[in-house]
Amino acid sequence: MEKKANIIDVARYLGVATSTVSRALKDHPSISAKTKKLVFNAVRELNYSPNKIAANLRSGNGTAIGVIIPKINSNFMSNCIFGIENVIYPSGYNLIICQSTEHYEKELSNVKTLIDSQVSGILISVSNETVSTGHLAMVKANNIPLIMFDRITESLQVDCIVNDDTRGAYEAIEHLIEQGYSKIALLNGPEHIYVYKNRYQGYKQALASNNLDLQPDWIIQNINTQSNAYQATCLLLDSKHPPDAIFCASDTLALGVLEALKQRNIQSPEQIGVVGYGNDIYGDLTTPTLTSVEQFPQEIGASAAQIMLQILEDKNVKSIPKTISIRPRLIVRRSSSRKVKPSI
Amino acid sequence: MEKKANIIDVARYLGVATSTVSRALKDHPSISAKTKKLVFNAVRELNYSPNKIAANLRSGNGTAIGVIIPKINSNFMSNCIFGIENVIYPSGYNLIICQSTEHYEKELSNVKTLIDSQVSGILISVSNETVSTGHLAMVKANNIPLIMFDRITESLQVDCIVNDDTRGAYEAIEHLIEQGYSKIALLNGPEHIYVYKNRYQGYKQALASNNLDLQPDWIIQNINTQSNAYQATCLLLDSKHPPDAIFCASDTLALGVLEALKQRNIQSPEQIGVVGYGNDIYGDLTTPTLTSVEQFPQEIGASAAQIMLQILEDKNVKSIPKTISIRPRLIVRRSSSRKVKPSI
DNA sequence: CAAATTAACGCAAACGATTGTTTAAATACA
DNA sequence: TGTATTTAAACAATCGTTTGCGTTAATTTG
Repeated sequence: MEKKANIIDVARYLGVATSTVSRALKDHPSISAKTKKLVFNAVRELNYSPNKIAANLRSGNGTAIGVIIPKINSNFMSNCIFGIENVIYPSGYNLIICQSTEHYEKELSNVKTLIDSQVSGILISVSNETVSTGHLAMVKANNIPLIMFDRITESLQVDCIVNDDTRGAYEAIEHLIEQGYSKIALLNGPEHIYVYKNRYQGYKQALASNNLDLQPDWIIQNINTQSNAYQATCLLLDSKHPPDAIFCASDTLALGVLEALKQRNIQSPEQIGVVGYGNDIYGDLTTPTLTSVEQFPQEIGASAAQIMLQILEDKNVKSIPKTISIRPRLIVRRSSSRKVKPSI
Repeated sequence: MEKKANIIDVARYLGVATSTVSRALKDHPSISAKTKKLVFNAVRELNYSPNKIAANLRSGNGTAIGVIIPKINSNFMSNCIFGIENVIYPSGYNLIICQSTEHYEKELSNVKTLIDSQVSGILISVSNETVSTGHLAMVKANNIPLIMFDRITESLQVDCIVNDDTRGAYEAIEHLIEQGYSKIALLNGPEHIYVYKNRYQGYKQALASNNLDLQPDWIIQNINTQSNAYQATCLLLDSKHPPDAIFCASDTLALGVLEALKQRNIQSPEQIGVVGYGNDIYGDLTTPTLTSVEQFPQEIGASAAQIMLQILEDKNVKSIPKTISIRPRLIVRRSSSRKVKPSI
């Protein structure tokens, strides 16, 4: 196994200086066309390709973009990464991916690693545990562009890509009302989490806009598993004034609802309407198929990546941080379609 | 924004040589305990952390491990990555992830990028298009350890982690036979793909072991979408001798089968047994819930990563390439349970 | 007690590129 | 023809570490 050729080898091969080779390869104006051609031939001849590490060290321009996410193995996140990769790849950067596994300590460690690895920028979706933002400030202090997507912290002035959760919830509720439901319950996740807070807002706003009273008994917070949702649904159904529809702040919760309904032989959508959020599970596999709010994770990832590339292009330009809100779309399926029966 | 401290800063701060700092930080024996303590204090004081890029350039030891996969946004692959990350992270390496998007050209480009980025090793699951292996030979030629997982090419002598697809299919068929089905059809993917070839083998072997004749009419190859599976199922059902069970080489195909059965009001498992492969979709959401072969993607990723770390630890040891086969497990659900009705 | 060993650290050359500054050759202009 | 200007390429410093080797002082050995 021979050693890989370096820039010195090709310079020697041609009898020129390394600087000439370097400049020829990046189409520098002060190298003649003739020399460039020679260089390119020699490069092919010797099978040379530049060592990114060395280039990075000297130039200071990193060759990688870091991504920190809680866990990669969810439909939503893996699709975000998919979107990110599609945008980043053509630019020549490569992606370094870290998982915080929802732990602040690991997220902190991830940040340090990425800084030490001289990444050009960092895209992050913060862990549930993350409240302090010192580690993110550290990123900015190192002059590394930072962009947050999906899970953001509001206390930091950076570019953000988020879902318009308020709107998504709002439209889900409006849809239920249109379908003739009026006693609409909410199964929400932990309210301190950004997305659930917003979905709660949308729920409230939609009720208000439609002159429906907000029934505290129908609002159940802090549900985060399917079985909790199952239990909560049972409580709702057993209450004195049971709702006629249940809006779930995640699809997982909706599964718990469907489970409870099935067990009690309560028909959906006829007796109870159900809407999930995230379109995260295979919503058309359930019986009834599950209406849910689609979040476009690929677009979210792609937008985040695009903004990053833009920032990296004109590094000096200091624009004010903006927040881009991706508009979700309600996917109506059977579980909420009381008026017009869809063909499925 | 002040500049990040480098090793020279901390050396100067202490009035020692950079070599002393460097050696102290890696616990080199020829540095006294007292000096080490001083160095560590200074490091904390100046908030120093070593520049991985520079270290890499000098030592030749890369700090990253590359992963190339077709697409990240599938249940299977994202779980593989999850497993890989969990193992790699504690070792201090970081993960560079590339997608081939099932294109050979991009896979080639990914390989080049990773080599230029001086990765310490590469884990790959090849694209469907990949037949030539010149790019992988290039990896070996650069003395970079290579490990293939899930999607492998058989012509190359490298460590592999694969599913025992033959066994998975075998057990699925045996299960169907146990349940009293005897006319078992196969809906298979493109036979030239490694996994489908093996699943076909398992199917044949299981029939043979149980003295069942192989009926060519019941073997339908080259099905790769749900709708194709739907059509194929219709043909099977309309034939003179329809099967009483259908084994699908992927869950997607199984969905097409269930769709066809539902439309014709044919009961599963009573009239037709159905088994999928991969446990890739939410198999307990369908009606009936879908029996499928679970593949343990996290374990596959983790195994691949572990072997890589092992190789990187004792680089000189040249062991012969081994293939590790992960044993899949049949998850029995309703769609194939004719004898004993499960509680679901 | 001189010689040999050891412990602890400094010196300076790499690693492979990039880039500001010079230099030499070629062209332009008067 | 001689000087100014442009063009093309060489020179050499530099990025932040690591590491082979040399040096010094302290310790051990015969």
